[in-house]
Amino acid sequence: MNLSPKIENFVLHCGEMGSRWGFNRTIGQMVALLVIHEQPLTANEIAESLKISRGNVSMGIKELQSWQLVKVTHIPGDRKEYYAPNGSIWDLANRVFEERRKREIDPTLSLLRDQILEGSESPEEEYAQNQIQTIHDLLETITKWSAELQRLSPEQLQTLMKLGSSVSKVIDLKDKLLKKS
Amino acid sequence: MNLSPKIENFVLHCGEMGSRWGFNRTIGQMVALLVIHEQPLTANEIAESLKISRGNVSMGIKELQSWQLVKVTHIPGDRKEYYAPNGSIWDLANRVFEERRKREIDPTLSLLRDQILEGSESPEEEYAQNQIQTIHDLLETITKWSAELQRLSPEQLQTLMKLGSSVSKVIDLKDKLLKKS
DNA sequence: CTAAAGTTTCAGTAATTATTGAAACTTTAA
DNA sequence: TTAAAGTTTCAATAATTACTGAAACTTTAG
Repeated sequence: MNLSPKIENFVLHCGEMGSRWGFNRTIGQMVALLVIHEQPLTANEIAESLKISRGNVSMGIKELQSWQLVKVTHIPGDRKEYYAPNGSIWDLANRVFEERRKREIDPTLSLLRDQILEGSESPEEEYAQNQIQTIHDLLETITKWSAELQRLSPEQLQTLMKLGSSVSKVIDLKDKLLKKS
Repeated sequence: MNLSPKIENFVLHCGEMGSRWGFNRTIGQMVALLVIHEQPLTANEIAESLKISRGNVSMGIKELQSWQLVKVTHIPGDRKEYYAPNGSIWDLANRVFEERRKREIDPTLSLLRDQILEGSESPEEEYAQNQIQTIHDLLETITKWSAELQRLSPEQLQTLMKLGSSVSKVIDLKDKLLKKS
């Protein structure tokens, strides 16, 4: 299994980007490879294509499963496991987004909630307490908004995103709507 | 300069989260410290509070400036530099968001654009080409949407975010609006 | 059963990234 | 000027993270 120059380019690039996307190089390459190939691949094919060890592939698959980005399939009469992306490009992007929210926002939100409950001990901490509240509110808004987006169908999301420069118009519209009702 | 337990907690937490937010521990701690303190701090105070070397602070400040997250101020009659967050919590979050978009999306968008221009060499690459196109379109939509959000005023953004569960209603609304006009 | 095919684990090591601290550089008050 | 105060740089090193490969484990066909 060796890759055409174009596909190799793509895969290597995703490897480099991997760490910025929240995983590591190997895993970035693995997603790219799976996404670009119509047929599911075996762990050995992945190892061979990317020139990495079998053990590394195994760990990568495990990690990708924790992100819900791959699914395992089987071919009748063949006991090997075949791996494929778990859903459309859109689905994958959505899961990465959601998973990152969990890792990057939730823990902080939880700490700040506790700190707010504690209250400020000294008047000197007053400013700090205020800032903490502000950050908390911001993170909570982002969390709610993101949950909202998750609830929309891909089509609705497309619509929303494509709104483009008319977003502000829609906001105005919403204001008017509220006044009427 | 030593920190109250609550503030220390907050600062340490932000340090741990730092790498998930796109920088490293030291820098996470530095932002936290600056945000939580009403008065601007000197590099030495930062080094002392966080128990890190002076050089590390200098590199951190540099990095934070590249993210546009800190500003330098001066106190008359004192030649030291004093550092403070560059804007409100909201402004900072916005800049981090934007900067990350640049680092995590733009390079890939640019590669994919090139690869689409090249076209597919073999019919075997047809599927790959298609996937690349899909990813490209997704990233482009995200980029445009994000530029749109940047253009909104904080107040408009607040409104939009607070729309919450009525987002889908707004989408429906927009559909109706389009049909009428 | 059992042996072959396949998969996972993990200790050891490699690669990467972050940090220190001393030297070099810059600025300014006198 | 110049020396004191302040800042930056960067080579050396520490800390962290990723990867390998051999051994252990699991599954299944015969």
